[in-house]
Parts: sequence; C-alpha cells; structure tokens
Amino acid sequence: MNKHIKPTESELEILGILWEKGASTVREVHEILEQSKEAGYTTTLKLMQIMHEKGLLTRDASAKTHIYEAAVSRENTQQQLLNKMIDTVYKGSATQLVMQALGHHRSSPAELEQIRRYLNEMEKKQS
Amino acid sequence: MNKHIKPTESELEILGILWEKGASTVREVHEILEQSKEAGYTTTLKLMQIMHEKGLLTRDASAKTHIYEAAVSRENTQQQLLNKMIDTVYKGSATQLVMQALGHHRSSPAELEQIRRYLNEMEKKQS
DNA sequence: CCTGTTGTACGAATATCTTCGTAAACAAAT
DNA sequence: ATTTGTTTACGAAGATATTCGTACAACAGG
Repeated sequence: MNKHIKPTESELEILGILWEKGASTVREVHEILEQSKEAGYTTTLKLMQIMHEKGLLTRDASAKTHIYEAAVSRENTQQQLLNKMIDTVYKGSATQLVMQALGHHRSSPAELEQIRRYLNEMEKKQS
Repeated sequence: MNKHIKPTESELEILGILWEKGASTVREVHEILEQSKEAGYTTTLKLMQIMHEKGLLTRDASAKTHIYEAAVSRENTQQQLLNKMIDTVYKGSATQLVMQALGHHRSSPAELEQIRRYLNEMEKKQS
C-alpha cells in the first residue's frame, strides 16, 4: 500500500514542522518556517494548499482557520528517501551509507552504545 | 573549498553512471540510462551538456565524439546529500538514520562486523 | 562525390516548483 | 455600520528542470 511519495525540498520543510508540532494552522507553520527561511505568508499558504491537493496533508476546514496535518508518516517518508539515496548514490550499499554517517557526524557514547545494541539484535535474528 | 553541489534527480542518475564507468561518451551513458528509464538520446545529450555548463562534468572535446567525466567526487556528493537528509528528515540525528538503514537493508554478517569494528574505532578516538 | 550514420548544437515546448499580488470572506473592534 | 486585521482563494509571473525536434558537421563506405 505504500504510495509513491516525492515531496519537494520546500514541502519537506513543511512536513518536518508538522511532524514535530502535529496539526497546525498555516500561520503557525509559517512562523516557524520564517526563522530559517525568507518567505511570504501566502507562499506558505499556497504550498500547503498544493500539498493538500497532492494528498501530502489532510485539512480540517470546518472552522474559518483551517487546520493542516501531515498525511504521510515520517517513517514512511524517511524510508522512501533513504532507499532512493542508497540506490542512486551508494551503489545500493547501506553499509557504506552507515559508515559515512557515523564518520562525519559526531555521536555521543550513549548513541554509539545504542547502535551497538542494535547490531547485536540484528545478528541474533540472522541465524 | 567545498562547492555547493545540488544535482537534480536526473543529473544524479548520470553522475552515478559516470562514477561507475569512469569517462564515457554520451551514447554509453545513454545506453545504460535507457535500461532503467525511458528517454531519447538528445535528452541525455542535453542533460550532460547542461551538467558540463554547471561544472558537474568535465569534457574532452578534442575528438568528434566528446568524452565526459564526473567533475565532482562521489564522496563529496554523498556527504552533501547525507547532511541535508539528516538535517531535514531525521531532525539532525545521524543515529536514527543509521538505525533505520540497518533495519531495512539486510546486511551480511561480514558487513555487520565491519560496522562493529568501525564503532570501536570511533569510541577509541572519543577519549 | 554521394549517401547514410553518428554526433553535437540550438532552440523551443512542456512540465513542475516557487513566489507573491490581489480579491473576497469573515470576524472583531470601534 | 464602517473599519481593521486575519484568513483563504485564485491566478499569474518567474525560475528551473525535462524533453525532444531540427539542423548542421564529420566521417565512413561505396
């Protein structure tokens, strides 16, 4: 049942905000967006309307001020983008991606430990 | 001196082919591209010409048939895309990306071992 | 030399994304 | 009731990406 999700860069930013905040109005999203980006209010509005048309967002239009919510899950979207990336840029090798990610992004000892435990789990299941 | 590389989806496909094959003609690239995608020859040509203008490819035009080569390294490009992805889709957590990559892409025991060794290295350096 | 093949160059049509101006609907305040 | 502010709707302009038709140059075989 997995849909072919392909959000653009701008759409991804909006999705990120909605995943964090949950259901929100255009203004709420716009105010967060403004902190990292220059954009007019109607631009954000239009984007979110289009995302709604595409099925990326749901909206509750019962009140005057509409409430939008992400219609695609963060996990699903992450997976889609990850797969494509591994495929086109890492020759299909997830291992390479993992090592590069570990190499360039400082992880805390606790995180490293978390990953180690995860690796152990993986190996148990492999039998 | 890292340039701001931002290849489009189509450009990425072509880069992937050139990284694998090394320097190639348009026809060679096109023939590989055709296996996974519907496209005319002149479309591929135009794309590669534009990529050359953008500085994504170098070309040797001394012979009638031009030879193109990737002008950006796979590693550099991977890093750029990885950074952006961790940032926008994984809330900045490389750890989460790593675990999702491990979870959904079966890795061989040898690969898991490789990652484990890499983790050990990381922890030593952290002292 | 003519002809068919292969290649590049150019330009244009199409699609998609991004941005925002303007208008209309609505509510709250004066 | 008029004004003011907030919101959605609409449409269009600008930017970028994608696709390909057509023309022209180089070359190979006859």
